Amino acid sequence: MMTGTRDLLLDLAATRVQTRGYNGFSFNDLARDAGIKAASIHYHFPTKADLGQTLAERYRKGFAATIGAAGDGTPSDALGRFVAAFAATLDQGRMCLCGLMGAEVRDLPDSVAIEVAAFFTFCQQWLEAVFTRAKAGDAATSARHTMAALEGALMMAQVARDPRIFHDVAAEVRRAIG
Amino acid sequence: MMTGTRDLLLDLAATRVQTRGYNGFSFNDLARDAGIKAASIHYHFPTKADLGQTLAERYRKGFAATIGAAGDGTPSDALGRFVAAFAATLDQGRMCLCGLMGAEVRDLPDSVAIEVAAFFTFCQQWLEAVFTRAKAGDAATSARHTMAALEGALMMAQVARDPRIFHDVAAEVRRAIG
DNA sequence: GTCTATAATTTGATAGAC
DNA sequence: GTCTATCAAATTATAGAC
Repeated sequence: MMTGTRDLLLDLAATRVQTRGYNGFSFNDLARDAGIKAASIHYHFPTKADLGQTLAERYRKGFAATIGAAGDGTPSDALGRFVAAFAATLDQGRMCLCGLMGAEVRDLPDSVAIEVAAFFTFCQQWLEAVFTRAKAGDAATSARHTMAALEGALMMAQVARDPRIFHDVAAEVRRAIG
Repeated sequence: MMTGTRDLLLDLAATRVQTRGYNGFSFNDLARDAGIKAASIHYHFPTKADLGQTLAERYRKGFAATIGAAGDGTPSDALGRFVAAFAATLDQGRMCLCGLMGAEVRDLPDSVAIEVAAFFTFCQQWLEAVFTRAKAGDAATSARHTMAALEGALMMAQVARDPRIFHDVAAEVRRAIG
């Protein structure tokens, strides 16, 4: 499979960020995970900000690939795929990478904060397209409300260590589109 | 007024945590804010975990005092007070102290994580009482959905630096009770 | 690409003087 | 209560050998 060290580092760093946050892991943690020395990481990512930026960008693209096009299937199907992507993250015991970094946004390097914001812009536009097709109330508002509820529920489920909190909210969110 | 150093430290630390997170500030930052030396903080709070725990507990009690009893006024009034408390936080340019720490929960000392969880338990029970009175669908689900949406919206508004994101979601949340 | 070595800074924390 | 002094550990990062 030849994953390559760079991709391995990104995978391991994503796990770290999605559980501990950007300020919750160090190059040393990551080096131990990958079985190399911390100094070697700088060859692949000159600074931690470079790593964070790459992580957020990769997360957005991976998320986009997972949920597919907003126009695919019925609006209900599309919303279901969106919710399912969050549920899959929860099943892995992780937070949304950009949700966790979003909470830390004022403590993030600018380059990272910009990529985090791009994730939310993407999600907003995608959901807006779905709700527009569904003709259910104001699409922009429904999109924001949906995204906020999913991100909040993911966090609350982690705090309470109870996945049902997320699934309960997720079911309610899906009810917005029959 | 004689605030006392301890209370001053709690106020300044709350501001730090609500913008930078638990891992986003140090005793040195706090000492500079307060105009004392970092070592002196340990007199009031032996460890950073002690400070974090006290902060979360104080936040819950302050929040409870702000929103009053779940039985006061109409259900719509009560929900309005709850939402207004979040809006006030946003106006101060802050995140919910427990929402931000909640995102970091796996990187928090246990004693702090427990207090953060207590905040969400309190909010859940309070909102559940309101929705039970309002007789609008399943109260537990409505409470979770409301809380999740408010926490998520607060985070998204910070990321986008656009308070309207929160206010839009807040208006939608309030519509759950006529 | 990865290593060793090293640097400069910061961190949470303690001891003891005042 | 606050200070100075000090600590061990950790942090991000660089230089240069292999």
